[in-house]
Amino acid sequence: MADEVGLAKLTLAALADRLGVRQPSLYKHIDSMAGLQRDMAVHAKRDLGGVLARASVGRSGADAISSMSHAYRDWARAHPARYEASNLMPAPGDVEDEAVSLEAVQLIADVLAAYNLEGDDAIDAIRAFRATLHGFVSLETSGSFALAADVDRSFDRLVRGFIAALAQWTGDTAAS
Amino acid sequence: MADEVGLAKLTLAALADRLGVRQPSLYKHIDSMAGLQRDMAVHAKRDLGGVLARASVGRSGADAISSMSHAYRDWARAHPARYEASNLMPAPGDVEDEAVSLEAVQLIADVLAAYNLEGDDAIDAIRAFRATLHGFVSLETSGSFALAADVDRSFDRLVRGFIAALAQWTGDTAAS
DNA sequence: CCGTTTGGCTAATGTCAATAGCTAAAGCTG
DNA sequence: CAGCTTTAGCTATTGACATTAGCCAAACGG
Repeated sequence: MADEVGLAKLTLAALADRLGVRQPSLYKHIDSMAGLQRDMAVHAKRDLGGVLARASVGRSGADAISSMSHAYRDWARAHPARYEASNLMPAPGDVEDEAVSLEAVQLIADVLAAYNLEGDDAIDAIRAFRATLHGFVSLETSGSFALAADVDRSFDRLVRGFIAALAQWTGDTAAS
Repeated sequence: MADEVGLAKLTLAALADRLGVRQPSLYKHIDSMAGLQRDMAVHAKRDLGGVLARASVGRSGADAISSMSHAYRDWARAHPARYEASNLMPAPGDVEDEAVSLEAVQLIADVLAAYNLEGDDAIDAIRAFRATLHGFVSLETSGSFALAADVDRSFDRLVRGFIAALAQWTGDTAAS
């Protein structure tokens, strides 16, 4: 239900209303507002992780990257509030949240593995991939792409551009 | 002062406290919470716009892109709450906000002009550039880059990658 | 010097998260 | 089956916050 109103506007009062229940009753099921958001975050990360895993199965290299990218964007657009929640950082010491967060990053690492990047090169590539996807999706869902131009096409172009950049990742540093 | 506590936690009560004033007194200077955030957004966009303009003056091509990118990230890290505010969309009909938002995008368009992109190609590139910068900065400031690897280096690598992608922007679509 | 603007104030309201303490039904357990 | 326990709801209350109404005094301009 959260996706309908936006994560920020998901109020316990409204939620209780929707469930036909008084709002203190919710505390029999959740810990606090923060706890609810954490739970949503864990759920969302697991869900997104599953989608990404499914998108990359049986593919590799540029094909896998492209497929995963589109799956990422599609999922985010279908569930904007869940997407927001999926970007919340785990609280330090929250083992479950940390684990599921790590899994998602691991999926990205796996899909980039075909490029044989080592050590920091690999980390740079993972960060770049995450930044590319998150940046686009975040701007898109916040309505920052005002112009009429086709957004699907822009995203496709961006993904292709990232793949092209990846191909010459190693040694990039030297070539100023 | 907002950068100290984070945009979300900037409460009118706390603000009044900091100013040594009772909180209803604030309404003599602002319209509402939403109005305050709008004002901060306009301010932030103007400020960021100025920084970006200064970073690109006298440069062109890859040099200008790199300089602007680093200025963008530096500014965002120095003023995290202002950065958040700068990403708020203008309300429809808010002429001033719309104008200053457009100016910032225009700066990016100008710096990409050296690549002679036309029409939708240019729009795609602008969107890609914004996504790249925002994605990285947003993940970084939210603490999503947990690993020890040098973040400066990752950003540099990302910017180089974007520039490389730009160089082969046109015709990208054809080459699957 | 007087009216007006400016910028503060108290008092009050409404929304929300959160806590305490009560109660009835459901589910076990011997 | 009888009795204890867990579960899941409830009312009442508190405290933080945004917001509005209405009051007042100092500063300011003709």
